[in-house]
Amino acid sequence: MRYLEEMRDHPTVDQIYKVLRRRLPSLSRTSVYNALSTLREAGLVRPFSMDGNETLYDANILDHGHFRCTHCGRIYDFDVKLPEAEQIELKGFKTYRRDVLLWGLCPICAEKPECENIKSIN
Amino acid sequence: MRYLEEMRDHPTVDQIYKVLRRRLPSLSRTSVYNALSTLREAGLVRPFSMDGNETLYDANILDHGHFRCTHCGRIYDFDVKLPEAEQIELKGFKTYRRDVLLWGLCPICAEKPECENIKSIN
DNA sequence: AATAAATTTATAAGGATTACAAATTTATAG
DNA sequence: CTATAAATTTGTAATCCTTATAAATTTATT
Repeated sequence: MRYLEEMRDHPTVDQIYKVLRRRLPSLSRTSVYNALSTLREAGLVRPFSMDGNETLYDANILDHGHFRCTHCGRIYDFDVKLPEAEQIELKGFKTYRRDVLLWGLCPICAEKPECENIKSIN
Repeated sequence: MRYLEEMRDHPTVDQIYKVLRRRLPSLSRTSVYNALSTLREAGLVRPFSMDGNETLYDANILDHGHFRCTHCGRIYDFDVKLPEAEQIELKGFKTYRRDVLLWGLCPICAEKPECENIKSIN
């Protein structure tokens, strides 16, 4: 938790594992999984995935979206104020979790010549 | 593609495989993966994931969000008109893909007595 | 009908996550 | 301080989804 709060990025389990193991050499991957699972259940971290493969963990549990630059891989946070949740709740839906995920080019990569003609990637 | 268009739901690779194999007994899972990959590259299907694990495929490529009922598992489509994409593009970001994902209880399950005190699950 | 090209299949391999029992650490009681 | 119980941590194996790959099959071409 301390690591997540200090870094304020969106690390994978493996990234957390490799960093923490420098100070806790006996640390196992399983312990990282267990700890993150506990923190998730406690509502202290928010997991999400942008590739349907590995899970990213976010210590920022306030409502926000994630933008992933498909060129550099960086993930940017952005504010979200969607009317969708309210709209859908009017119809009898109860929502308690939301992810707004965007993919594209960040301002830095959008300027790069090699990204000129990238229109869409899936 | 025909299957996806006729069903209009959000099947997993395995669901597609199992249904199609009834008519094409020699069909392999790999072929389903290959076909979906080709369709995705052609922009005819939209993959997404709500559990960070298996990928769901959607023949509806128009902009919309997905609501997943965590009790019955059903996935509902809903309209999305977010200002986020425009906001973020003003800052120099170029977006070409977006997922808006909601989790909660659908109207049917929200009424069920066993769902009374479900406030949040992760 | 023979050969080349493309597609499909089956199997293995990869990577993230979970299951689980053994080992270790921490807490409790005498 | 020990001895014992409880809890945590570790390491390994198992699981699940997906991708890699080469053989087999099908389709196209000559």
